[in-house]
Amino acid sequence: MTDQIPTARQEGKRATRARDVVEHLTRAIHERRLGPGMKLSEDEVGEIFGVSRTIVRAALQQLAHDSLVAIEPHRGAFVAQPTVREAREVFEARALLEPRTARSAALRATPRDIGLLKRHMDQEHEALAAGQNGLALRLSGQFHLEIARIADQATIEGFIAQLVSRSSLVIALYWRRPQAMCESHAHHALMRAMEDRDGDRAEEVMKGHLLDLLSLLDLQDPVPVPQSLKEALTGR
Amino acid sequence: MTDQIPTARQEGKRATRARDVVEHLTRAIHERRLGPGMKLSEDEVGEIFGVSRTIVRAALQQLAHDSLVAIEPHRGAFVAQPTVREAREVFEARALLEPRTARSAALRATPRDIGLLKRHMDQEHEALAAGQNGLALRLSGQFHLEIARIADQATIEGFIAQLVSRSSLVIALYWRRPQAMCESHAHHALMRAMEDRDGDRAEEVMKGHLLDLLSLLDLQDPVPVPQSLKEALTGR
DNA sequence: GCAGACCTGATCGTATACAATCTGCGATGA
DNA sequence: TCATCGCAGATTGTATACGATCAGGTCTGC
Repeated sequence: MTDQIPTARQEGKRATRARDVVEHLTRAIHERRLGPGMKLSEDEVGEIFGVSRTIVRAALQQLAHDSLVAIEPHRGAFVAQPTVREAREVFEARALLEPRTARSAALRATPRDIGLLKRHMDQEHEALAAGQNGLALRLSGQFHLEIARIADQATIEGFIAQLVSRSSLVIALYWRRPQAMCESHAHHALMRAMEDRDGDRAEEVMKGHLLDLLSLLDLQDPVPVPQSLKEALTGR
Repeated sequence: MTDQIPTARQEGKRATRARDVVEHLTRAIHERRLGPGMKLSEDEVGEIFGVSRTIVRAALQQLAHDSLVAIEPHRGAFVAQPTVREAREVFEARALLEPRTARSAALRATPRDIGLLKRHMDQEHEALAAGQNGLALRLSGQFHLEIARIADQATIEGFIAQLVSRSSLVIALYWRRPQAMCESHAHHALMRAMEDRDGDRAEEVMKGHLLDLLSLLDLQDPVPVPQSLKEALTGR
């Protein structure tokens, strides 16, 4: 109760605070402040956010449903540690969903959409230039989500959102290169294809992009980085 | 507390009873004992299953995450009523996922898998012959799930499971023909393609099968069938 | 007679309390 | 010294209690 997160969005639409906790935790995972295997104690999380365990439990169960955290009965919740097999599955699923979605997006994109994508990519570059790798990684994932949104397929967008989230964990565990994102080129090429309304090219670029990502993963387990939970959540 | 469901599987692996409630409700929806729009009062569900609202809430939130129920704040939980747009999205997503999954399954299927599929299809026929349309519908959905399982893609299997579930609701709302399942032929053809290890044919058959289903939907809203909750859940 | 405000009953959102279970440490004996 | 047993603390699973919010009906004033 001493120092808690600034209540997130108090102008929020709904009173349900579980959503806030989910958002904070998800963002922390995306930015790699929360690493795979880290324990998420209900009491601890509840104190940090200033909510009771009821809320925390709901949030954790929701995250577990997206395979972002693993709940072990009578043991607790932990940030998920995708196995090699799961890592492969995630990218195979993305390879199945995203190329065709990129095609649809390219065919449907309005000039406004293109503008938003450009702004998004600028932010990505800024974060990268500023050395904020965590932020850059999260923005990079959001780029893929934006494309699904442009394709106007809410259901598929939900699936991709889940897969992008899990990809963060996969990258945290299996990424070799210290240089975080060399993939800006791919995003740029994708955007140009969409600008040209070239569905074929967009699909092909996305396919290659995902294959690149997968090929850059080393399917051995590097050391996880268990750090303090509180520091990860409060230390912006 | 007077008459409650027989506690489902008491040999179950885990103590979490929320999973039981989810399973029961899901099955009820699949078999169309619970129709779109039906209210799921927390107290009522809790009494029927002999659990507290805590459990019921967890179950309902899980179902909401799969878009099987819609939770309206301060109003309650209702069996979802997919809009025309959602209906289309569900089948578009299935068309994206299932054909390629069927191809993988055909290439990986063992004789044991084929045997299980055959038995499954027999059950489907039996249910249909016995006039148990609800059961037949559920088994028909499980057939698709079995294929994803054979393809050995747990992640994609999860997505398909969700889509198949939602398809039940879509069918309940937008199906015209009184004859429930004329699609047994498609399942049969699919199985033969898998028996022949013919990935191309399996993919093609699945694609056509899903297009058939979509074309049989009439995207106008027929009357929903609101009935008693308790009767739907206890009256096996 | 009708429209709008008020009240009431019911239902949900959240917090807290209690019971069940697990983990870790220390005592005990070989 | 090492392995095993048992207890204490901590953490999770579930139930219940209380406050907040909303839908529907009733009553009053025009």
